[in-house]
Amino acid sequence: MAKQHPRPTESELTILQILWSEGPSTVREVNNVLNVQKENEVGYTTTLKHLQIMAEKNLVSRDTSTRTHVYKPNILEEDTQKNLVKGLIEKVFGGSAMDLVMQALGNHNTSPEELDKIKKLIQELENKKS
Amino acid sequence: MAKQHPRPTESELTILQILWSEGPSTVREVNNVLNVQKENEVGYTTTLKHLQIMAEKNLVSRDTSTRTHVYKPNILEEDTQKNLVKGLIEKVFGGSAMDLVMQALGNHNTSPEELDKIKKLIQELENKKS
DNA sequence: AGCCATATACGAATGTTTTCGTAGACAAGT
DNA sequence: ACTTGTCTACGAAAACATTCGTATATGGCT
Repeated sequence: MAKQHPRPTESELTILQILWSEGPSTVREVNNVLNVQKENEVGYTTTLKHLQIMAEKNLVSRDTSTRTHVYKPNILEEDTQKNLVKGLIEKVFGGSAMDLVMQALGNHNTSPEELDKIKKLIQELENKKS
Repeated sequence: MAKQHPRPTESELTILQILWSEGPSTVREVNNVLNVQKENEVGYTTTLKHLQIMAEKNLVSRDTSTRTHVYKPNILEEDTQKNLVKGLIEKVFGGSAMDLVMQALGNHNTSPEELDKIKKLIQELENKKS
């Protein structure tokens, strides 16, 4: 019992993000968020269709007890991140997690506090090994 | 003069990987590599078509001076990694490079030597700031 | 009851990616 | 010169993803 869900498409990921951050939402709510954060409007029925497809794929589940259905994610944000990172590591970093880390650290601004957090994590990892 | 190349598709990325690691190659060579590393055969003309499209997109260039054309990547592996990492950070990590790093470190085995390398990089970053 | 705003369902147009069949060119061997 | 194997070009089918028009249902207001 491992892989139950297919990989979300790009649009589906965008919608999942909204559900993760906003909590269970109606089509209207999702669509509104989409349209404030994007310059090019996306039609209401487009969003509806996406959510219906996502429900078919089991990526989300919906409460249809009221006229206005409420959708909620069926997969965890963290698991999704994990899968995508894993895919990226395998696909473009030849399986080396470190190469990805170096890349990410080198090319994106990271605050001193964040660097500290990473150092702490490395500490923990090192302790676990010994 | 910045963005000249479109984002490679999944299949195109796979092929680029081969070109990066094997160097300039013929269709036959690329196709062979594809078929040893994958369980499901991919047809020769499929690979040919991919490379032709990639040439149109300017992702690769080809030497047509001999009957058997030789393809080579037009983009750097590192730049491609950079773009993909950037995209992933924005799309699923809310813009936080650190979150991605934590995710990658936490979920994938990293050797002590690799951890050392990362620590060194962090050192450098900290020095730069001060 | 009748109207209006808003909901879902459905199907189809459009766009993109992946796959491969078929045709014609060409080089090498006989 | 002919056959055979391998090459490129081209086009189109198949698969997948995105978008939206239209039909129909429903709840709330007058």
